[in-house]
Amino acid sequence: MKLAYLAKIPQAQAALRATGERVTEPRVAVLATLLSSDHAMSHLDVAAMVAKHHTIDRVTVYRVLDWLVGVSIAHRIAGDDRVWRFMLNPQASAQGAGKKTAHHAPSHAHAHFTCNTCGQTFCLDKVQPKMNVKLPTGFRTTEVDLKIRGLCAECK
Amino acid sequence: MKLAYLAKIPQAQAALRATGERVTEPRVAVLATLLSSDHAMSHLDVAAMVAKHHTIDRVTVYRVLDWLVGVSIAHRIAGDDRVWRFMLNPQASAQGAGKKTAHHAPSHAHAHFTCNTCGQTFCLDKVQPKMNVKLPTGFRTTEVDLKIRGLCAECK
DNA sequence: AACCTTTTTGCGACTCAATTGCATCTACGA
DNA sequence: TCGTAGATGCAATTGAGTCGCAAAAAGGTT
Repeated sequence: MKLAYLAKIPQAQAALRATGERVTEPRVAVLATLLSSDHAMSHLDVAAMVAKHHTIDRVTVYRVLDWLVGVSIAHRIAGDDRVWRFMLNPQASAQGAGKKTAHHAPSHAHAHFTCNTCGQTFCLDKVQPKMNVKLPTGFRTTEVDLKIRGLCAECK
Repeated sequence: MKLAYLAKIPQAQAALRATGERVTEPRVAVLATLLSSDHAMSHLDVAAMVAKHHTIDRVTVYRVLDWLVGVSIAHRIAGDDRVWRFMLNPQASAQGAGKKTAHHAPSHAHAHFTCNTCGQTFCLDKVQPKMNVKLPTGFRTTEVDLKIRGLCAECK
């Protein structure tokens, strides 16, 4: 699954072109890396993967990841180890995602699963939080994040 | 509400004694601080508050906070700014919480609200996530965290 | 195809929360 | 009161992430 990296490059280029922003080598490399992964990746994961095919500065990887979040191609997940992990947005691989507007549609909601043993984080597109939240009066919701911890299928 | 610190000291001492572990000045001070707050506090928040009445090393505050989490008196919340915030567990103030066993009762669930403007994080004891989660087969849940972002009553 | 302007990139230095190692001190049971 | 497991203080370290700035593209224009 990891070795699909090269095959994802054209798809990455197309998605980047669709944003109307500049298509650069670091952006293609980072996006292709995310496209080739089925779980959320830390900056370090991405940088290590990218380093197999390119020579790209750490800082650039940070900046590209942030940029991908900014143009709604990816989103970031706060881990329990104080490390951000990144994952593509559901439709990002298919269509070219939206423009830089981003910043969440009304009540953008996500669910993630993190395995306590192997530490991998997966995105649960299926699960719609949809909880019966009764916030104190005066509170308004803009975003909901559901994080589930436990054991994944492989570690169980 | 902040000034209730001194009044919380006896309660803090009692809760600590109930754990069977050592009752030390730093532990009392940190716990009394958490008892006097209605929202989650970062290490820095706690250290600053504690410093008004004691001279306690930063590292000790870190260690006491971790310890409080370990004995199930408090829990930690990962913030979007890579800073841990700490808050008492629901019943911790009343009874003496459990022994060091901890590590979550079956499917321990929490909900937190973080204000995008003032940055304060509150614990929503009322909200029970209770979502219709359909995990992929083989996955097992041990813990659920719901994080809601938005505007609190004061910032709206 | 060479040119120009705007963005990106690379590099070094830096920030800052959190951790570690170790010597010293102390809570509390004997 | 004493002895010791456990807690604390201090200094140094880690490591993710950020900043400033000069050099290097990207992509539109001529």
